[in-house]
Amino acid sequence: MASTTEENYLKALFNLANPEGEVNISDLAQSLGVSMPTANSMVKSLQKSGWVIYEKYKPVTLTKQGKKTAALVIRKHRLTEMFLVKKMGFGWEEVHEVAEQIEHIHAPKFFDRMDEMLGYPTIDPHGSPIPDDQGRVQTLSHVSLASCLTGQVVQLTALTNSSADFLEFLNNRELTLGKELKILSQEAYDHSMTVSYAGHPQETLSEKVCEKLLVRVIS
Amino acid sequence: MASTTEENYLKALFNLANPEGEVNISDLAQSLGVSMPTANSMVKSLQKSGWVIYEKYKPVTLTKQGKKTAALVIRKHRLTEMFLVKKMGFGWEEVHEVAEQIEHIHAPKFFDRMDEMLGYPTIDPHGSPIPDDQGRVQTLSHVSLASCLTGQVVQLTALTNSSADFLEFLNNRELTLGKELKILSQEAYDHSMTVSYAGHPQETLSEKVCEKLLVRVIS
DNA sequence: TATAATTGTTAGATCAATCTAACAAATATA
DNA sequence: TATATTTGTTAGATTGATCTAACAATTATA
Repeated sequence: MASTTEENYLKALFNLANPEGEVNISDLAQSLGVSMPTANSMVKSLQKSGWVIYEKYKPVTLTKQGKKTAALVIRKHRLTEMFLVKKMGFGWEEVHEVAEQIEHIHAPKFFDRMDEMLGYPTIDPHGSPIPDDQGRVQTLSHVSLASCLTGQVVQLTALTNSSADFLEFLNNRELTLGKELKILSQEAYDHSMTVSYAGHPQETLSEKVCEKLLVRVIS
Repeated sequence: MASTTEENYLKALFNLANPEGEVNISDLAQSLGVSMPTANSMVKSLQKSGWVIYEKYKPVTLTKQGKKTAALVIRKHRLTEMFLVKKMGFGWEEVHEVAEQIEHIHAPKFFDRMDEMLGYPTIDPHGSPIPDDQGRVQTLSHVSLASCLTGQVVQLTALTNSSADFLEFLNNRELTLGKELKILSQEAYDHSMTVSYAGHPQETLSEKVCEKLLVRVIS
């Protein structure tokens, strides 16, 4: 069974993987806030345990088993976030730190009960998919708001970033998941967008923000 | 801030303390499932951090700060047990292992919300007192069933042992907290007791069991 | 009280997870 | 292509938590 530290490495590898499933040691180290030698030696030990495939000077890839284990940790994280929001009255900006801890609890029944009480949700409070109990992850197709065009109507479906600061920013503008936004205009100079939605006839969003908002195009 | 390991040592010291607040190294080691040298060196390090008072060849005592920290971990444990039973449908025999893990989560709001949702309970599912948020513990006065006399009517209020096996034993006899028992007879030879209660006109309980059942004498 | 049993301590090793310093390989750039 | 930059590796140290073996102090018992 993976230690908490190992689980965190697997999770990071899962999240950082490029389309080929590869992760650089330096990105891994940075993402976990450890030095490169630390990441390097941990990767070697993960390899010995069969969680990753690794060769000197090559990027790291998760094995099938590593991917599944990572997905199951992410499942616990996202179920916990949903539980905190839906059943315990937390704001979506408050749940990450707690979920980072609870995701390492070993107690299947605890998470099964959460799942049941939540009605088997498929996405978390930030629109990210919740892997199923076999570690399978559905791929949701959404595009970033930044890539949409003036005149389009879109529905906010997920976020690429769930930092408390960003979520506070969205709270202040009542930008919650499910909201329908109409794109009024785009500024060619800085790529900012002006949108309207229920209760907000005009809000201007910077490029940085638009890139982090994932939407489904309605029309 | 105490590590998970340190918190477990503080908790053990709190629970093992005799009326003078003293604990032997060997009892501590046994209770935590570690060797005596391990407990010994950890006690030295807890002393350096101000959690305990300790002198060579003398028993260990918690400092005021150590006692408070221990009580607050126990608070998290017992609130969690109550939450699992009352809000998540766990049986009282299933909650200990999960609570042993969740008690080490650092997230005040998580436990505050549990407390609120539970209506600020003062005892856990096994009748043990839940320390308040300052680490103060109420002393409940109950006596063991073993010390009661034939003819008395008593109410089951707590247990001195909450092992899953014992709780299963009680489940099988519908012996839940709050139940009123009438002591029908006691066997002089083996100190077993025969009692009656709602739906159970006659149940014989061994001395071992009677000692672990804490009751309030009604008449 | 002398001896045996229990309890506690010291010394030294191990393992996981981390670090810094120094160096080597791969990649980018002039 | 030669050189500089980035990325990755090795070596060696550190810290927390654990162990066993050996020994010492305390307590119980014959």
